[in-house]
Amino acid sequence: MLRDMGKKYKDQADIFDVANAAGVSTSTVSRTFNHPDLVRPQTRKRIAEAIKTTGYIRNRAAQTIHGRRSGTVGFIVPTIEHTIFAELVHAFSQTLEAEDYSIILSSHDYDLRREYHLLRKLLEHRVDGIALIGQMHRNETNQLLKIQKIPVVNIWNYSENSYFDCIGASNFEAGYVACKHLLDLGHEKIGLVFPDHFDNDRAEDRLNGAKTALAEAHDYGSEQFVKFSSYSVSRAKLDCMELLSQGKTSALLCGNDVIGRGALHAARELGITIPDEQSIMSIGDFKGSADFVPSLSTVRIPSEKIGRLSAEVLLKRILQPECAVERQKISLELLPRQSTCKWQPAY
Amino acid sequence: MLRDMGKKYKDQADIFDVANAAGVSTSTVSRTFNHPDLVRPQTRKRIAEAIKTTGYIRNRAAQTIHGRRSGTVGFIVPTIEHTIFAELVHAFSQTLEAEDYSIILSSHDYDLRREYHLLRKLLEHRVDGIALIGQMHRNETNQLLKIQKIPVVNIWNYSENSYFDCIGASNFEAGYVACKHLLDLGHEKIGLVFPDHFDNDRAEDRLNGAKTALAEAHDYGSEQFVKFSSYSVSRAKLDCMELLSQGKTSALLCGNDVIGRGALHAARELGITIPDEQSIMSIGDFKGSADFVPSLSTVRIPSEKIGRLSAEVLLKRILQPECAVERQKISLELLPRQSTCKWQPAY
DNA sequence: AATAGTATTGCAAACATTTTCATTTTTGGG
DNA sequence: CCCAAAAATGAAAATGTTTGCAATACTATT
Repeated sequence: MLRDMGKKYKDQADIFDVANAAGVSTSTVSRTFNHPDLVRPQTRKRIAEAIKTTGYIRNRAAQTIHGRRSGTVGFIVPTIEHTIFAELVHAFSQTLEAEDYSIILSSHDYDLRREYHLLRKLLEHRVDGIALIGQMHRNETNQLLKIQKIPVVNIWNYSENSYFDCIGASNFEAGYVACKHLLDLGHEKIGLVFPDHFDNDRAEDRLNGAKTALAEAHDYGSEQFVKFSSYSVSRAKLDCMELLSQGKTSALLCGNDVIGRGALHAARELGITIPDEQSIMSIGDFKGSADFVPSLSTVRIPSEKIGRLSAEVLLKRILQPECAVERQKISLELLPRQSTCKWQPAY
Repeated sequence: MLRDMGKKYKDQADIFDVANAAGVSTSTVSRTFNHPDLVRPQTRKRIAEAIKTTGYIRNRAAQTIHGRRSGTVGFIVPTIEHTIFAELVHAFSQTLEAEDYSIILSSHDYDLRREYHLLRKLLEHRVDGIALIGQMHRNETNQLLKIQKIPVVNIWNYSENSYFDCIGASNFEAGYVACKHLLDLGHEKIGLVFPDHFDNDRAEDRLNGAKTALAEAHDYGSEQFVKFSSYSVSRAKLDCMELLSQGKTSALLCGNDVIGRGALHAARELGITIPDEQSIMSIGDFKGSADFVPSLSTVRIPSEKIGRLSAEVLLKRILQPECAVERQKISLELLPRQSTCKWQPAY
């Protein structure tokens, strides 16, 4: 049935225009997009031409309104400004873009109240799924997610009893392993330089892991010096210079690679030789940390892998909302490099 | 008018439910969202309560379908994996999120055909505006943007005759200034290490700027050694090591700070003293470059400022589509730091 | 050539809002 | 307390798709 011709001038072609041009009904046009196998190849081709000549661009909003998938996924991160999440977001996006999803990315700058508001905005857009960083969220956030019954994947921090799907490493373990590495090398006086963010369970877990390792070794006289810093090479460098120049430590354990880099710069600035005079240990293994001279010893948390897997898990849940909760604990890798070595006390 | 009660069970509250609960019509509820000044404060309050009790989340898709703003903005970047655009994206997002927009972020990995497809997908979502990096796009991309008459801002590369709004620096100038700095210091044999991406007018302009500076100095016997590298510290380090160990140059000019960092590591690895034996000059001034020891001399391109201004300009065009094309040339800043110094030939 | 079965297509009713226009309510001045 | 003007609200049409169901067009048997 041809459409009513009396309507006012339109600037944008719609599905009727395409149907007209191809001599079919709108249903058939719609089906070429959503169930191409139900349309005769010949017809499909005619429609494809009609789309070209009319310059039609389908309207996802009209599709979304129907309760069908919107083709978008929301991803809320603390920040994209820093390397740490950039790699993760990249891998996540690539995987989902390959499946024709678009990513709505928002960042809350480590403010969990903002996280809640961002979530609401994503829900207004009727995203097909949500990805969140970490297991720590406001109550209202978790409530909202549960009530909405929307597919959710919890990224970065593994938890064996998470309510939602969850892909990540144990940050506690990361802290533990990193610290253990220093202890095994014979270090006893260790400076802990960690981010001071509240609203950040990853850093907290790492610090607890490190402290646990230290506590276990306490009998052997290990000592800790905690210094809080921030997620910025400059600040970390200053804070590490302060700590290093006190001369109480033989090794620094840094909460992440950004701080680790700051520590390397700090030592260099002070003329302290790494690793002979001080060892520097870190957590993360961001791109480039291996290329420093000396290269940065660290515990690798494979962000690309986590990003890719998270996307795959979220995708699966979007397609099968009722399948069992999926949790994957991504394994860590201790990477001893040039910035750490055995501690030989100066007699 | 109360809604028909015979309808089937609904899981999600809609605007009717809110209207019912507040004892008003849907029109009034809709207006509280879109034109709050047209609704009596008292009524508004009642509706706000109804929204809370019903747990209503408005459906932007239904709003979008009406041709009103979708509340989303599309941002297409080459990549988010690297620092360079992370800072930019951050500033851009923050500015627009403050105005209640959501950002759909896509990356094409320096493939302009993919850029075109991503653009189409963004248009399917009826984004209110589009941000693109660089002035170099496929013909079909530019055509589509013009036909759609959608607000567009062209970020990062300034051009005085751009068709769309444009906020950025002159990358030609950046290359020129950086190279001139080395020439002014007396360097004559300069290694140029630049990314080898095609589909990247920023790097190309920078290289041309550098070459122009060199050509102007040609009478004084300046010589250039071009080496193409990639946007990765590791690769850049290897490439720089190769170039440096040939011993033909007294200075390296790096196409961006990532390559500059690779160069610093390379020199350290080879035991080459910076800046005494070789100067390293770069372009970009990413976060952290100042903290290296020696700190990296570079030409600052203020990415946060560019991100913020781009967002503001795009916002303005969304609200006033017909206003005059806005172009802003963001000024550069030469930052001589520790990695460059006067060249004294060894007699 | 008739039949049953399958593959394609069309009709029309959703979907959840926004907005124009008309109607009702409120306000302020006399 | 009345009236005109202004403010607030409602009814209903419109927005661009998708999809269940029904109708039609093919195909391969007999």
